[in-house]
Amino acid sequence: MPPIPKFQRETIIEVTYQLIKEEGLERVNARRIAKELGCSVQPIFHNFSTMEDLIHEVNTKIYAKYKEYIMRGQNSEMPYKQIGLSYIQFAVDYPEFFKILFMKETMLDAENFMMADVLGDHIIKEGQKLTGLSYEEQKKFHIKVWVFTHGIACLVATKTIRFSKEEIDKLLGSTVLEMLEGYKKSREEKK
Amino acid sequence: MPPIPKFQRETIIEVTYQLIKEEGLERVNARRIAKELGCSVQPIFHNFSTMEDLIHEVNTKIYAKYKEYIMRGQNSEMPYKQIGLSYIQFAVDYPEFFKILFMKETMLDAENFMMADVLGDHIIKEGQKLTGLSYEEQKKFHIKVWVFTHGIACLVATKTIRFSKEEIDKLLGSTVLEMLEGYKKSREEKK
DNA sequence: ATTGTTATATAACAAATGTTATAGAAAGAA
DNA sequence: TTCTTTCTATAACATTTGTTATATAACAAT
Repeated sequence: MPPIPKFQRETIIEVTYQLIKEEGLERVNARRIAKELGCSVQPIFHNFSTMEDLIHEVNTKIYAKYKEYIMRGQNSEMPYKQIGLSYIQFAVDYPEFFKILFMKETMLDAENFMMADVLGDHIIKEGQKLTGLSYEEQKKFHIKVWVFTHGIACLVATKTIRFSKEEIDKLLGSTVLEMLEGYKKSREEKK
Repeated sequence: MPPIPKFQRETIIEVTYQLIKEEGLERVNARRIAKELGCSVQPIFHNFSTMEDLIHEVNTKIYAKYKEYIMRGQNSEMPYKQIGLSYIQFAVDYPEFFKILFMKETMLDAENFMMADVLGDHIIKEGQKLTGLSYEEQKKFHIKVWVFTHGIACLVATKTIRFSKEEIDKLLGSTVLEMLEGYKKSREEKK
C-alpha cells in the first residue's frame, strides 16, 4: 500500500486559489505554490497533469465564489439592486478574481456578463418588479444598468477609484433610478 | 566614424507599438521585435538600456494616440458627447492599448480616468453646455456619465460585447440623456 | 519482516526571455 | 590607405518556469 498522501488535490487547489487572490494569476507558478505548501513541485504534478489543469480547477472554484456572491441577497427586500451591489462587492473583495472572470477575452460572452447564465430570466423579472417595465423593455433597460454596474466594478477592481460600500450603494442606486426616470420619460415621448 | 545605423530608435519603437497593437503586451519580447525588424536583438539593446525602457517609450506613444483620439472631435457640434464616443472608439480600434492604459493598476488615477488630465476644466464646461448644470453639479454628474462610458469601453476592449458604431452612439447618447433627465428630476424633488 | 505500491524530494532538462561578451563590418576622418 | 568609432550578428549566460526522471521512503497486505 502507498503512503498516505500529505498534499491532497483540494489542498493544492485551495492554496493556489489563495495565492491568486492575494497576488494575481501572473505571479503564480508551480514553485510558488510548492513553497506555500512547504513541499516540492512533485505533489502538484502528481495530482494535476499540467499547471493549466490546476488553474482550470481553481477557476471553477473562483466562479463558484462569484456565484455565491450573486446568489446571496436574493432573498433580501431589493433583489435586483442587490445583484448589482454583489457584483461590485465581488470586485472589491476579490479584484484578481474579477479580472480573471470579467476583464479578459476568455470565459465571457454577453449573456453571462449580464448574469443571464447565473440567474436566467429571474434577473429580468426581478428588474421588472422595480421598474414596472414590460419584459422586452426591461431586457433593454437591463443592458444599461449592467453596463454602469460593470463600469464601477472594473474601476474598483483596478483600484482606479476606491469607493466605500456606502458610496457604491448611493452611486449605483441613484443612477439606476435616474436612468429609469429618464427611460420612462423618453418612452412616453416616443408615443 | 561609425556606420550608419540601420535600425533607428524610432523604428524600433514603431515596430513594438504595432506588435503590441496586434498581439498585446504579453506576447511581445526582444526576439519577437527583432524578428519583425529582420535583425538580431542587438539594435534593441543598443538603443534601449532595458526592455522596460523600450516599453516605457512605447507607452508614451500609446498615450499620445489616445490623446489624439480624445482631442479630435473637439471642434464638432457636440464636443462633450464626442469625447465619450472617442474614448469608446479608442477601445474599439486599439483594445490592447486601452487595456494597458485603463484596465491595469498602473498609470491610472481617478483624475485621468475622467479625462481631467487631458482636458482639464474644459470637459466639465462642455458638459455644462449640454446639461445646463452648475459647475459643481456637473462634476458629480460627469462621474456617472464617465462610469457608463468606461463600462462600454471595457466591454468592447475585452470583446465581451461587439457593438457597431451606431449602436454605441445610440446606447451612450440615449442613456446619458435619460440619466440627465432623471438627475434633474431628483434634484428638483430634493428641494 | 518482506514486499508491492505510490507519494515525495532531489535534481535535472527544456523552453522562453532578458541581457551581455565578443568579434566583425561599415563609414567617414586622418 | 589606415584608423577610429560604433552598429550589428552570433553566441552565450542567467533566470524563470513547466515538466519529468530517479531514487527514497511510507504504508499496509502478506
